[in-house]
Amino acid sequence: MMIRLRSFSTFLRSNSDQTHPQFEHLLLQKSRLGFDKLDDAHLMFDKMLQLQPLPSVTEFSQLLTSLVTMKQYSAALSVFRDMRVLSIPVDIITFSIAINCCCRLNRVDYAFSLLGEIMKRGFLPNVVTYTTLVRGLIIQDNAVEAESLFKKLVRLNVIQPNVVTFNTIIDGLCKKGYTCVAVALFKYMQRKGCKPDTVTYNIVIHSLCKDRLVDYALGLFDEMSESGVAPDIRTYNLLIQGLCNINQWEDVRRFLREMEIRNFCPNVHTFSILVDAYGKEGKIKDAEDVIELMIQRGQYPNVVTYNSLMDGYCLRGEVDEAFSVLATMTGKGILPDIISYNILINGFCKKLKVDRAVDLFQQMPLQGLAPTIETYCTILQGFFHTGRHIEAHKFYKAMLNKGIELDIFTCNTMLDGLFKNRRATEALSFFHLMQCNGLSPHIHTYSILIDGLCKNGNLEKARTLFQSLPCKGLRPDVKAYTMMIRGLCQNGLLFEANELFQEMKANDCLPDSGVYNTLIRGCLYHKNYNEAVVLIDEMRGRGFSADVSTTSLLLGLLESKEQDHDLLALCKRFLP
DNA sequence: TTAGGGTTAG
Repeated sequence: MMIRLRSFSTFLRSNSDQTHPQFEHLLLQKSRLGFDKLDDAHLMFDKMLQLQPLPSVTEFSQLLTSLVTMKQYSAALSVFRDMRVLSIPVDIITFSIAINCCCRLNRVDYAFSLLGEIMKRGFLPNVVTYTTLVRGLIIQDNAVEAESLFKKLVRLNVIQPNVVTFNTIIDGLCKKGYTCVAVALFKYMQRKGCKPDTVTYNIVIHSLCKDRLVDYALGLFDEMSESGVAPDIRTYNLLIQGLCNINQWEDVRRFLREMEIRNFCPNVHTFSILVDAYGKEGKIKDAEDVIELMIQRGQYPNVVTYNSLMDGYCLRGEVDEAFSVLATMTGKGILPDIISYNILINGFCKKLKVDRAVDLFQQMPLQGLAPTIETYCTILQGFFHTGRHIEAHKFYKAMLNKGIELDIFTCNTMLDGLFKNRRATEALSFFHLMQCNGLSPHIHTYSILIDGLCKNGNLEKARTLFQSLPCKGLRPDVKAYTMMIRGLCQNGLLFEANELFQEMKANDCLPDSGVYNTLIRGCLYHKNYNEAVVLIDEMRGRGFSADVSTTSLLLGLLESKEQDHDLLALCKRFLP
C-alpha cells in the first residue's frame, strides 16, 4: 500500500503512536535529500526522543545521514554526542558516520579516537569505516600515512578493499596531484582482480586531463569499452574539457557528436565547459552563442556558466562588459558567488584599476560573501603591479588579522611583488619568515627568488641557490631554468647560459617559447648574431616564434647605425 | 541506515 507522506510540520504535531509508517518514510527521504533547515533536523531529533517505543538505531543513523547530506558535520557530531549521553544504542554504522564527519571537519585525530572506542566497545570496524579513515588522512595531506594504513589493512587481511575503497584512495591521490601514484594504484587494483567501474575511470581520466595527458586519458576511454564499463555523461564532459584545454577542437566536436548518438544530452556542465574554453581562447562571441544555444535546448546557465563568461571578458580586458554580465545573471535570479567577485576583482586589477577592485572587495560582505585567500592575493598583486607596496603591506596585515591562512601561492605573490618593487631585503626576510611558518617553498618560489636576486645584482647567490635545488628535492622546471639563464645573459655570461640550456634539455626539461626568446635576446644584446641564428632555427623547428620583446629588440638593432652583415642575415631569417 | 567521480577565480 502506498503511504502518503504528510508534511514535516504535520508530522511533528501528530501523536506518536499514529506516526510510525510515515515517520520511517520521512526519515528515509530526508536522509537522501536533507532537511530544508537545520532546525527541522533538530526538531526531528527531539520528536524521536519522545517516541514510544524509541526509534531504532537505523532511524537515528538516518537522521545523522540527513545532516551529512546537508554538509552539517558539526551538527551531526553534536547529535551523535547527545545520543551517547542519553544512552541511545549505537552501532558500527553510527560510529562510521561520526568518523566521516570528523574527517570532513579535518579532525582525523578525533576520527581515530572514535576508532579506538569502537574496538573498546567490541564493535568490528568494517571496510567502510577504514575507507573513511584512509580518505580522512589523504584530505589532511597525510598521503604517506594513508598509504601505509591501507597496505597494513590489506596485508593483515583486516579488510578486503572493494572498488569504493580503491576509488576513494585513487581520487584522494589525484586531488593532491599524485597522478602517477594514482595510476599505479589503478593498475594494482586491476591486477588484484578488483574491476574498476565508471567512477574509477572518471577519476583517473579527470586527473590525466588536468595534467594535459589527454592521449593517455583517451586510451583509458577505449579501455572502458573493451572491458565493458559504460562511460557516462561525466566521462564525456571530462574528455571534452581535456580536449578543449589542448585546443583539439575537431576532437571536441567529434565527442559532442558521439555523445548525442549515444543519447547523452549535453548538460549545464558540458555547456559551461565550452563557454569557459571559448572564453579562454578569447572567442567571446562563440561563448555567448553557446549560452544562447543551451537556453534553446532547455539547459539553463548557472553561476558557473556566467562566471566563465565574465572571466572570458576579463581576459580580453573588457571588464565593463564582464560587469554587465553580473547584472544580467542577477536579473535572472542567479546570485553571484565568491568566484564571480574574484573574477571581477582580478579583471580590474589586471587593468590596473585597483581602487575599483577594492570597491568590489568592500561590497562583498554586504552581499553576504566573505573574501577568500584568492581575493586577498589578487588585490595584493594589483597593489604591487601598480607600485603601491605600502598599501600591499597594510592589506597583507589586514588579511592575517582576519585569520586568513597563508598559502604558498600568496607567499609567491608577496615575494615577487617585493622584488619587483625593489624591496629585495624585505623579500628575503619574507622568504625566511614563510619557512619559519612551516610553508615549504615550491619550485616557483625559487624561480621568483632567483629572478629577484639576479635583478638585484646578486648573481652569485642566485647561482648557488639554483645549484642547491636538487639537494632540496626539487627539480628545476623550465621557468627556473629561464630565470637563471636570463640572469647569466644579463651578466654577459653567454657561454654559461648556453651550457645551462643544454643541461636543461639533457635533463628532459622541454624548452618553451620563453626560454628560447630569453636566450636569443641575450645573444642579440651581446652581438653574438651567429649563435642567435642557430637558436632561431632551432626554436622555429619546435614551432615557436619570436615574441614581442625579441622582435622589438631586433627592430631596434636594425634602426641603429651599427648594422653589420651577420645582423642583416639574421633579420632576413626573421622577416623574409 | 555508513565510504567514491564532472564545470568557474589568485
